[in-house]
Amino acid sequence: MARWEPNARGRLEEAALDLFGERGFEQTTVAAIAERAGLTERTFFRHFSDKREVLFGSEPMSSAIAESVAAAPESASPFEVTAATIADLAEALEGRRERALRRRAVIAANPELQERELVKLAHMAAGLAAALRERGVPDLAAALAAETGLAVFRVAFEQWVNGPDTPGLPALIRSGIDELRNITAE
Amino acid sequence: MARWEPNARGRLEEAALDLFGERGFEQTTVAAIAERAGLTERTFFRHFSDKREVLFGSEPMSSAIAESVAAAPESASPFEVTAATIADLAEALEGRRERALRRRAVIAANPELQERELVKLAHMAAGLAAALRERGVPDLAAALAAETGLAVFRVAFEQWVNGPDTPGLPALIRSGIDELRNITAE
DNA sequence: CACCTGATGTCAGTTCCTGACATCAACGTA
DNA sequence: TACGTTGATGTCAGGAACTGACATCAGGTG
Repeated sequence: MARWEPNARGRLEEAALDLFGERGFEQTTVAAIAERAGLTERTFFRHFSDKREVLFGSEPMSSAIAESVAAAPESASPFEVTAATIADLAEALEGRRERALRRRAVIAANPELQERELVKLAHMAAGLAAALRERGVPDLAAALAAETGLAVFRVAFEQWVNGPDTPGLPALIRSGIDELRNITAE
Repeated sequence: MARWEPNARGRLEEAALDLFGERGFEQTTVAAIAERAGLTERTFFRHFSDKREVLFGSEPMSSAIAESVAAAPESASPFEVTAATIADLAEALEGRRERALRRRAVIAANPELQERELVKLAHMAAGLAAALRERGVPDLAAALAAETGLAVFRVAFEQWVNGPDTPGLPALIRSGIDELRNITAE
């Protein structure tokens, strides 16, 4: 018989999302999260480096980015690879719209959490740029393609969560890419 | 005779930048900053909402952005306006390269500070997008132009501080814009 | 069976940050 | 001049985030 209930980390994430939704982020103490998960505050900080991280800890985005970039055809231009990659990310999110919205609501209600989300997006951009360089794309082009690609992703994601009935996220990404091409061509 | 030494806020900023440079951000307590400035910890938090903000508190960027956008000719496209605006920002920074580098070094050494910097850049993007909408640019185009414009700014700024002898920031911005046009056209 | 490992608990302490209240020079006004 | 107001600062108490040091003890390993 196991000494402890299994999946402590998952229980902490669950408890945190629930409590943040009920009382808000600031009004929820780490002690309260740990208690609901049947653990102690000290154990919370062994699983997450800080209180915010419990909302961001399990994002497998990085590996997905590397795979998408590697899967793009040899002939694709850097920007085409970028467009295809963020379209793939969108595809992955499309399925879990409900959970994404719930998490989004918590984050939207608190500036500290928005701060952390920006960091995660910046890491995604850095990972994308690195994957592009891996393909032989020069530094400047890789950095610009990655940053602008993530910019399109951010804007499309905003439309997706805000609009009452938007087309799917992948479709929003595609129109964002098109619109960006129009804008920069002027 | 004044009751207190003047410019408490400025003294706090000065003391903080010095101490962060000497010992690092984490090893510097707010109490130590306040003491060097001849004030108390409580007074520090009356001037800055948190410890990080002392490095970001006096950025007059927002108003500069609005002015630049307003100054652009009626005929300019959204992306042209954006390009001109970030070029103006670059112009303003070009003069204070030394201080920008010092501040940059402190920020580069600490993830918490990088987090805050991303927030400031996001606010700049939001302000730029709002100024563009003010001109009648549609929502999506305004958001995309602003986000991609700031992306160019970030990338150029990185080159500027990293490269030992780069051309000026404005020149880097211009080549970034050109490169972006090339990339998206492919 | 003895030993080690690793996830958790316990406890004390530091630092960030906030609320409530006190102080007192400068200033305006009668 | 006297007197009340204002506003920047100080003082104090306390909550919550986070960390380091050490204890515990089921389960695997030799």
